[in-house]
Amino acid sequence: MAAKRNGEGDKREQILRAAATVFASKGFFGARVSEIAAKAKVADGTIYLYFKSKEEILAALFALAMTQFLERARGELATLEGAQARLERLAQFHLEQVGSNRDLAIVFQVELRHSQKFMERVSTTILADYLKLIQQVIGEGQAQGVWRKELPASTMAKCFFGMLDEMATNWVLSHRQYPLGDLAPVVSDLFIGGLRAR
Amino acid sequence: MAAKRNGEGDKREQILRAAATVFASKGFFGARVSEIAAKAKVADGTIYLYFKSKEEILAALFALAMTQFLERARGELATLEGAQARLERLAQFHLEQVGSNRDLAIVFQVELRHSQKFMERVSTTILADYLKLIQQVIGEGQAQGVWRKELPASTMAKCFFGMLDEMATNWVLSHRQYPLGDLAPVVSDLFIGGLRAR
Amino acid sequence: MAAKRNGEGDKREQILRAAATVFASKGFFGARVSEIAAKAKVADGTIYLYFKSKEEILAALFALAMTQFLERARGELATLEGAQARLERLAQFHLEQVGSNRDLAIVFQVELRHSQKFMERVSTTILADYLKLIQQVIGEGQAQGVWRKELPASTMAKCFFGMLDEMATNWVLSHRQYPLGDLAPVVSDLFIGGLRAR
Amino acid sequence: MAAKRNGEGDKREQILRAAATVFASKGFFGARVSEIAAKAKVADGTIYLYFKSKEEILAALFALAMTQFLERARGELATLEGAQARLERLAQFHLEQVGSNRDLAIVFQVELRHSQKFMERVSTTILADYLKLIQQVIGEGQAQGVWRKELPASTMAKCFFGMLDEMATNWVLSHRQYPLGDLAPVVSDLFIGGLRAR
DNA sequence: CATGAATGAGTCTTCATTCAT
DNA sequence: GATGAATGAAGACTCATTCAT
Repeated sequence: MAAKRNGEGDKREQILRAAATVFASKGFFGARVSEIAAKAKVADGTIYLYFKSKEEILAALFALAMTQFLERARGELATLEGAQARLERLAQFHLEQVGSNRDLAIVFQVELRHSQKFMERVSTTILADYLKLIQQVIGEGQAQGVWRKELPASTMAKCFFGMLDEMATNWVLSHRQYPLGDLAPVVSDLFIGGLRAR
Repeated sequence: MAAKRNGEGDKREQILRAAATVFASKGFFGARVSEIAAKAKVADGTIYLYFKSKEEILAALFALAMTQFLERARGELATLEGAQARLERLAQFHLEQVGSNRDLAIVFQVELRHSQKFMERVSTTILADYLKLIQQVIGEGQAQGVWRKELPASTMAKCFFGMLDEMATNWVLSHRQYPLGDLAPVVSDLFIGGLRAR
Repeated sequence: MAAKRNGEGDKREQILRAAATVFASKGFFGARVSEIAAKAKVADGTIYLYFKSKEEILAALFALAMTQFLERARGELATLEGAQARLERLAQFHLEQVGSNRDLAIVFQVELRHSQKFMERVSTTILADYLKLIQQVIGEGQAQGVWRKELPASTMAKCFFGMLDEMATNWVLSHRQYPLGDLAPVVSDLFIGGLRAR
Repeated sequence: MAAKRNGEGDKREQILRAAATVFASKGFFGARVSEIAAKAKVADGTIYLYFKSKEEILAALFALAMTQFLERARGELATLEGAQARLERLAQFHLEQVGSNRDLAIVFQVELRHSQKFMERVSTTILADYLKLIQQVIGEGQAQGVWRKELPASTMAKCFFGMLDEMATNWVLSHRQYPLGDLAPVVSDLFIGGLRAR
């Protein structure tokens, strides 16, 4: 009577998980919907009960992962005092997260950027929230008087993100398998302290 | 006098120019070879006399632009003294170049990243040279004792590139049309001086 | 007292009514079973408790409407004397019926004819009965000596039907909304009296 | 040198011929584009160099056949004197034409009517020209005073067409293979002389 | 009886690439 | 070298139908 509850409950999630793997290994355009379906153990048509199109799967994947990421990032910051500690934690968290799931990382660092249309969509939604979060932390430090106020916080936030993003992309494209999180202190240090010796 | 050979002879260039436009507006996967051919005013088949495949066109486009970019970047640096001046010039030049041809910028910031395979190819070739150039400049400053030595120059080079690249991507995706080059001093200043007030 | 059983019990009819509308507006191939189900306010699967297939719905629709039509046509004729009066009444009734339900008319004049297989099925069943009815009336007139006997009654019956059918099809396809029944006297007059002036 | 001129010159026609056969035997919706291609001995893709879509093939088939039909019908009438002779010839020609190519006949009598949208397209184009031609002949007879003027020529033209069309449809659906043209005199006689004995 | 989530077979169409001229 | 007509492989998506509940 309580039968058939084995793998369902979330076909949608099964599909997303499968999609992450397939997108990562084949790329968005190289990925076949039927392959995603097979890997998710559902019929091809079932995909379309949960997603309007192949593109929507990618979008949903992004939205889901990014939402979780942001949520957890906020959680991480909640327990910390001080702008510097928080920025350092952000770098650590960002790189650890990306480094914790290579498939998803590939999707995020490479596949998600496959078209201007898609990138715009990405930039203007949750990514924008993430940038705002960084900017907030920077703003905090500025307010506390420990960080420079001459430069616009929004541009600096983008710079910080750019550094992390480049580390992530390099890691994804590199064949050596170093722990991505290890770079976090370097990035924080450089970003906060600057290049100049003193 | 090697007269009037322009227009012909340069079919290869015509094709590349056309490709830049089409890739920029439609994306790599959205671009049709026949559209590139039409815009270049050659027959579809002619494309294949100059390029092995559609993907090769993109690769060639990248190689050409990147080679020119590197060459000119080196030229820019040649006349300058001092690591800081050179790094600042690099930032300026990078952003000005990207900002000077929106089509090419779209191709570089978005389309070129459409697949892991392609990005790897990109990273390990000319992009690597560019990073080396940055790294060199940083190394110089380190040798001169004006810049910190605790952090690895290669990672810092990537961070610098990451900042510039993020500025460029933001500009491409933004609909406001600010002059991208204006951000160069901000980036240099932040990168060199760091976030910390002193 | 066999009370209130309307609304339920008549799922079959609900479905047929819904099907008439959907077939009429989308065509047989354009119609979606799920749309018929939605319009009939039953689940998709329920359709298959009443009909074996989508095609069977169309067949049933035809059978039902045609049976009612024939029955009523026979009723109309029952009260009349004289072949001419009966033939005139037939024309009037045919066109009025078609003209009274545009959805059903579209189904009959257009959708029902979507395939040879289906048309054969239609022709050899109830439509054949209708032609026989016409033929009977013509045979009557021939027996009474008022109508020509040189021409075969069956062919003439088809000609009569062809005229009416063409009027009906024209009306369905026309966007002007004239009362179709008004054409009945013209058709009867022409069919009986012929084109020739006398 | 004069090679490869074997079957080409008209791939378009090859395709149309193949389409007529396939549409006739499978119906429009049952017909597979790849089957048409195979029968026309061209690649699937080649179809789309000549026609925008499967539907366009049907439309083209209709347009071609109907244009030829009309042209020849006009030719037939050109040599004749007298409205009656011309009307009789029209009936003869119509039925002979339909009867001369069963595949095309099936397409015309059945498949072409598969959707309201398509039928409207058919009715308002060349079919309208054909009706006008019939109407003209009838108008002639009216002007000559040999035919009744009380009834509108346009309605009578439709009636005439309706008779012929019904004969054609019956023939297509019938499995007996009588010569369709033999019915022409019956139809003409009935249409002109009417049902009434005199 | 009724449901509606799941199925998966089935096909039109696109487009990079080739090759006879 | 140049052409562009022809190729044909390949795949996203739809939807009639089923069946476990």
